[in-house]
Amino acid sequence: MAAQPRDGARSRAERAALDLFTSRGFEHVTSDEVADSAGISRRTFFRYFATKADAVWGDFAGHVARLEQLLTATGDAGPVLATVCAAYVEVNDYPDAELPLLRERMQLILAEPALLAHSQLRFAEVDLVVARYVARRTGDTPTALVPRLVAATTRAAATTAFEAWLTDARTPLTQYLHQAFDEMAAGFPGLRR
Amino acid sequence: MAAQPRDGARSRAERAALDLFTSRGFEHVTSDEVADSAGISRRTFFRYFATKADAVWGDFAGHVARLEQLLTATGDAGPVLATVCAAYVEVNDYPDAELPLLRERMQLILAEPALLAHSQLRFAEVDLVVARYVARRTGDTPTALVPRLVAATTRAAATTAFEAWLTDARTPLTQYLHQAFDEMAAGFPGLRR
DNA sequence: ACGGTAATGGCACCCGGTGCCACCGACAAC
DNA sequence: GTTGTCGGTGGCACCGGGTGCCATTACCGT
Repeated sequence: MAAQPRDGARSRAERAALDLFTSRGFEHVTSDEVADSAGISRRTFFRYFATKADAVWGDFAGHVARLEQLLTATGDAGPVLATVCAAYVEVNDYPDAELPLLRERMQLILAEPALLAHSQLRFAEVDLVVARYVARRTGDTPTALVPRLVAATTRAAATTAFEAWLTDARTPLTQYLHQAFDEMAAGFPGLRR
Repeated sequence: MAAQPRDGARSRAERAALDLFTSRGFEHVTSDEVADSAGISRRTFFRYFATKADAVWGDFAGHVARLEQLLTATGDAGPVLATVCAAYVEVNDYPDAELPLLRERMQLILAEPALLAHSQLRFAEVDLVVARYVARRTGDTPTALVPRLVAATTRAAATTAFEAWLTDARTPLTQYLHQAFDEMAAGFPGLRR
């Protein structure tokens, strides 16, 4: 049993990382401990994950790919901003069974300083996808102000929705997302005064 | 001559860091090199700056403090969102003489992955200040959705304005900031289609 | 059984960051 | 001037994340 990432070694490492980071804090757990706990060597751990921080992200690349697919699939129908927001909502509409895992991940990512810093690099991938879509719709370059602006602000709104969901999970995540996007798209109507 | 951060050692270190990082890339410069170049020891470098990344931020804490002062000074006059945006514009209205330095800093921070990641931690200080102000105006807690949302999105817009300014400095920074905030506050009117 | 291929793990190394301590220059008291 | 204190300094050893290199191991097709 070699030639493929052996057994469930990779997922064992992800679980071990999540558990250890959650219980003792990201900084107070060494990569050795995670590796040991997953039954692999430190060297192998760093072949699965580019950095210690990457061990908490699961299949984030797939997540981004799904978002991109959603956006390209909609073609040029409907308003641009609403399409982006809808895609965000849909790609984050997790089945109930996955919610605890999602909570654990996001709690770590948004509450642990080192992971929050690292998140910027992963979220930049999302921004790029969104900016490219907006640019395609508006005829701008992806580096023009509006495409970048839409990418940055919608992502900020989505992240904020996650934060709100983490502090109070009685309301479903998608509802927080809708609320955040609606506020933003309407130009924060409650703050006109 | 000791008892104060000796001579201009700290500012020499900042200059050395900026120069070296810009010319050779953040990751390819060791903290030893920066320290040597500033005529101090590595140990002393890390007493001036908590991390290698902090050496590029200048007096960012003062920057945040000025933003906070601006916000508390305005009292409860004028619409909330507009006040936040105006404060952002004003605090980033640098005299011409400082623009080259600002460019160098922001270019590094936004283009070097390690520095971009680190920036999240510094920008979180800004978000906190803004969220507190909005919360005070709306009667919410600073961790409620709307205060956090305003903080996150305005900061995202400001960062985007900086990016645009970096790619084309023919237009002044404040104008990019206005443009970004206006787009956002109006709910991206150009993207309704 | 055999050779190729790929995952693995050990090792040495680099670098960022820290705790500890010895040193030294400034200054005050006497 | 001597003494003592104080604070910035720098050397040193150490830890932990991350990497290059290489030998080993396990699977696979033939």
